[in-house]
Amino acid sequence: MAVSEATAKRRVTATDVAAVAGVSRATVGFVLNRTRGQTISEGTRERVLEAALRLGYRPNSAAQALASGRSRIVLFVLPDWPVEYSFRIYLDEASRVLDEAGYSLVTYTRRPHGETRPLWELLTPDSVFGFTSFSPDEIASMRGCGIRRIFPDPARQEPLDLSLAVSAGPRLQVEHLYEHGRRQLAYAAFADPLPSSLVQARHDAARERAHSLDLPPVDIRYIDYRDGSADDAVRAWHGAGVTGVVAFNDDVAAAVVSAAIRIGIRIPDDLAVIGHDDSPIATMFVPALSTVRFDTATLGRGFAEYAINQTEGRPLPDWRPPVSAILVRREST
Amino acid sequence: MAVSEATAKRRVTATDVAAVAGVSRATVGFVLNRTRGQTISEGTRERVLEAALRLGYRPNSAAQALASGRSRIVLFVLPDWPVEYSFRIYLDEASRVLDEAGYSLVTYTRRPHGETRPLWELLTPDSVFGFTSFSPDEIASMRGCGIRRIFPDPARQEPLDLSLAVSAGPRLQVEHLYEHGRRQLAYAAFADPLPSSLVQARHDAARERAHSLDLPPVDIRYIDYRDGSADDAVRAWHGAGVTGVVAFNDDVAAAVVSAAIRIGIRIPDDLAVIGHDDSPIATMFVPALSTVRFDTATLGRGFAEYAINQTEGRPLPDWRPPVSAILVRREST
DNA sequence: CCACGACGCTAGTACGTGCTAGTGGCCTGG
DNA sequence: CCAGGCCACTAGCACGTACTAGCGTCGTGG
Repeated sequence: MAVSEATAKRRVTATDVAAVAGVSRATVGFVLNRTRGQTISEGTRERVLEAALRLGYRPNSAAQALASGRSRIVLFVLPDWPVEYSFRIYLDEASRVLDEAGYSLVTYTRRPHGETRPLWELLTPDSVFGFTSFSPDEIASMRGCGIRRIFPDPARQEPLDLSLAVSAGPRLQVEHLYEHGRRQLAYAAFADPLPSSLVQARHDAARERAHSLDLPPVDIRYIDYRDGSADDAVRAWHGAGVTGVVAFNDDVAAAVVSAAIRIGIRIPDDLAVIGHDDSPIATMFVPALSTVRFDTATLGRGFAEYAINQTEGRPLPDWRPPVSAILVRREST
Repeated sequence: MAVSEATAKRRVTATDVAAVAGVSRATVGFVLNRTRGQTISEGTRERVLEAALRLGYRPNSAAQALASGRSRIVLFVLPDWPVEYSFRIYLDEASRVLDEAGYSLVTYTRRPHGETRPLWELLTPDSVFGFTSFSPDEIASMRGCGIRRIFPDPARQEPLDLSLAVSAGPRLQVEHLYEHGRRQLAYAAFADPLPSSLVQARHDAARERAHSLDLPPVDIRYIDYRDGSADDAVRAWHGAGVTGVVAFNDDVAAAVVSAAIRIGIRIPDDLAVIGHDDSPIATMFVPALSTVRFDTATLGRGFAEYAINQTEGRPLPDWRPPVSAILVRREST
């Protein structure tokens, strides 16, 4: 019921609280921050808390950040390709867990040729996490801002953050098509947002799994749902004897299935297509899309725990994301 | 080519730059901030800039915010329902324009029962924009943080920010179905993310347009693509003689069309369905979905300009968002 | 020759909080 | 009765930048 003293135009500071409570400013800080190793009598504590509540005191976060050197902000730099359905759940859950630990997760989409300083210079986050690795310039910029905790660690060679499972999905996709007797497979991705390292990583995983199953190479084709490239791709696959398509995500799968239907290629008899993520569209599509689902909420929680430990300087040595890919069988395979 | 002096562990401050350039700290500030009304000789200016560049100086944003009282951050509070495809384009464009004006747009999804302080307390943004109106508690919290510029203005009665066109889409949807001879219309929305005020606003707009065309009332039904509620809705509509469905967005339209196909109701002969947003799924779906498109990029730019003017304290008196809804005719109508 | 203004720069304070060093008072053990 | 320690609290510095007041110098007009 913070009854703010809206009469005063100046914002309420700890000094105001101290004056009202009849103590020094330091005491106010001790009480409100529950400073360990500092004993405060019950009476004083209550007077301070009461005064703070009555005045509607909110600490100035800029001053806190300046004085303490910590901002309690965790920055997550997103890739510039669109965030998928499942990734949003991932982020939501990660944000929730970080919130419980007293951190705020701020997401940031890189702006290649921005005028302003990148967001990490503006927020001075305690740590920065990236879905993909950072460029040397970006690393230098972060270091210059005093940001020490950067992940993926620029010192190591980790092109993609492990906190999102990459290979489990594609492996399962390939295995599923294999079990349905499909031997000639192809990989499909969108061309529009420039193919990212995630596309490459998933394709690599699919290719490797196919190789280990003694299947012929799984080539990748980039399609655009707006022009006729999906039609071209489906025709080319059909001509080359491809009977199974591994799609980067459900949207790509939908574009492939859609093109096949219009051309007259039967799904799944002539061509089996499997998506990735189990987004809403997979259920709604006609035919419904077989896909691979992740427990993204769990993954997000895993990332958050990882992030908290890293941010607080006690990294878990052998941390692995809790991976669990589940096959969702529907009509497209 | 900021060659940072990585040898020093301490972060580079303006004092370091001043020492290297052989001037006072104040002069460094004048040069780097291009302070108006302060003349600096060309030689000094160059020495300072050179020193700053060589040391890799990055101003401490927390200290800047503390000293200046401004953070150059614009916070956009998003509703807790998922951000749609078109809205992402809107945000991207808004972010770009704000960036050019030297502001960073940070988006924030409200966390109803969060442990940490809301993001506006952590960032002390120069202004906060909300898609929906704020609760009195939130307003109090923002005011307590010294945030003066809050939109929608709590003083006025604007439930929904005008910067995103609300009524033009639904009106066009209804008109389109009307032109195709559909007289008994229904409105469809998802039940899952709790129906928001945006759902209500669009439904209201559709209902009003139908009323002005002398059509019977347009009732709303909430469906879930995961259970059988879409089937139930389609059956109920069919029984009630509904021949046209106005969908909240393309996803909802897809769910309706999907249910209709599975039941055996012909699209568009028995039931015409029109979506909203022209998201990728509308093209890919079979049948392709008729929909309504917005020039969301222009709207985003409009919002950004509005936000910049408001933030810098020169509000445009009669500002209106640049609305332009376009009908996209496809197979579902 | 001097008053005066403009130029170019510096010293120093304010911003609000975290936190260390220190300071009385009280209690206890010898 | 006193030394010593703990309790409860305060004074004051540090954080790094923005910005005002002021100061010396130089040129110029009277």
